[in-house]
Amino acid sequence: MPIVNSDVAGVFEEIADLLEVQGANSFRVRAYRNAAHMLGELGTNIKSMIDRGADLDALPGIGPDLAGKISEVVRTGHCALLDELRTQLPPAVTELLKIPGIGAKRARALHQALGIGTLQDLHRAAEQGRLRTVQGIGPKIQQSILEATAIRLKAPRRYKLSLATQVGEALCLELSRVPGVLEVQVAGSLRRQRDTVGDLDMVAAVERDSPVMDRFVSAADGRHVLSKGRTRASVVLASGLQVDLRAVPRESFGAAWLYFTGSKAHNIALRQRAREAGLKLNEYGVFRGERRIAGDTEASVYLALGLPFIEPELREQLGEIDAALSHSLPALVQRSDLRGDLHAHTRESDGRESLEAMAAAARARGLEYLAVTDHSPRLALAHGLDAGRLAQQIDRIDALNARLDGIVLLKGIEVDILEDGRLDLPDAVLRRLDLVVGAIHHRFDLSRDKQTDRLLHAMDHPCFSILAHPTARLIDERPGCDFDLPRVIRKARERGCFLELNAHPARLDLNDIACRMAKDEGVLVSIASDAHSSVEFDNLRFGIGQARRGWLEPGDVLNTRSLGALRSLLSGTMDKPPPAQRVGAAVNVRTTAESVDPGTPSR
DNA sequence: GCCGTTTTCGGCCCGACTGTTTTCAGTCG
Repeated sequence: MPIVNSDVAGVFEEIADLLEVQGANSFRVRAYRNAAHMLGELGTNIKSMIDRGADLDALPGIGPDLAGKISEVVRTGHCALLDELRTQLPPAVTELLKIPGIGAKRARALHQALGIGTLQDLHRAAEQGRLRTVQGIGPKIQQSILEATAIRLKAPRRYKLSLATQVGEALCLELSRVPGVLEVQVAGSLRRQRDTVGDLDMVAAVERDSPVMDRFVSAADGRHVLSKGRTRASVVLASGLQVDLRAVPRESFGAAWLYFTGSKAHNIALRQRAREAGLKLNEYGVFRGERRIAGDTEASVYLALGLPFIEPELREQLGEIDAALSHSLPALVQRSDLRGDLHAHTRESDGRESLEAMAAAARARGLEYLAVTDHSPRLALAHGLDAGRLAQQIDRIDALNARLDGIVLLKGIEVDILEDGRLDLPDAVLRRLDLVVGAIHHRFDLSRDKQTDRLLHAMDHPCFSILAHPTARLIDERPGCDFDLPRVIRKARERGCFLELNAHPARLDLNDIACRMAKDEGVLVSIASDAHSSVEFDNLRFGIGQARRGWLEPGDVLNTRSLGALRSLLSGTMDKPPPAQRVGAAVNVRTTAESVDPGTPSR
């Protein structure tokens, strides 16, 4: 199995966790975490860099030691340091760190005092009330651990889109080179761009006697081959991700790809439709009696069923077949429709690159504008900007814009929404900005009513433009805040402000369902990278995936607008007239946008 | 463990909140 960046990142994360539990130097721990994060974001495959002799030391945060360890993992699939650490601590102790309220010190204390090394141990000890015997753990922490472990033990493991995408793309490339392989594609929930995937499904069109199955399983550790036949094989990767490959003849590829893409509910509905038309649909094609009448492409299958092609992201049996029948399928937004990015950080707060570097990187990715939205002072960890530093940044951006060619930087801030709904910076400096992106970074645990009031109050601020990562969820780490989403969406419509779809694969927030709610209310969505370094602009693809699952068309997305149209829309939120003409408070933002910019994409 | 430069070693993200204590440690972002 080819080693992908996230495999190496996983090794470094585990090393960092184990070192931290051991009480190692925190900066050493951070070095491993930074490297893992960098590898997770890196757009280039690390193995291919090594293959062509690239200098790994040149990567940010990678010195001679880590470069050696990356090579070791890519070459051998193992890391001696990790193997050694695993003999010193139970490897599953890293699972404990994912439980809210347990950090390195408590994990170590739990292990030392009670011999706890797994989630099961922890859950049992919490049930039996034994955790309270550990210094620093009282009834409340014990109860929250009990609840968190119960949830975690029940839920099957799911994987981030970024990991599954890396694996899927690497495997597609590798398998496409195998003799007799005509085409190979990812299917399943990854192709449908669900926000997480449980396993990775792949489909290959092959000629007879292609060695594709041998090649698929040969690179995997033998212990992790679950099954291997002529047309199907399953393996489990080091990350725990299961990969299934099905091989079919050329003429069945479309039907198989459709079948293994799902969703199950969509497939059932299609088969039912086939039956009603006196046909049979399975993974080999569409049949009338014994005769195959379609199946080489997905479009041929849909056509045989009297339907236009339905995009994979829509195949959830949530109205897409009715929409197809009535010729009202959405023309989904694509990455190329995005003309700018409205959430990015620089070195001024917790980003890793300069204004200039971020601007150049955004331009290189075809963006026409980029909003610089560093953090506000409450996020001390991130070196948040106070009013004075923000004022200086505003001046620097003005000066830089005068020199920049091909891209415009917008002056913004990712301002913390305080617990009472106030914003974390004075109005005077907020008014100087092009946009104000508000976000929650603490007190995620407020009651539904209080959290809702907090957000609604923030959105009432005359400068408020966009609510960033609204639920603040972190996939696999933290559930989203509880608040009344429909009310927040309605408030956005009333105020003429916008909601973000944060494209970071750990966030994907708003999710698909919420995007569709926003669309139904006529609230535009900002698909934003939240980039902390230039490579993270590439995460926009994951945001596009969620937007498409939410049926969003270019006209539903704020940052498909031209700069002029965007400024007009934002001016409605910034309590000041736009540069050219005053546009009234944008109650129906879509109408307003289109009236300002006839060139707005509106497929 | 990396980085930057001082080319050898010191500095590296810090403040708020919570629950546990009873003056503070651990966790979180």
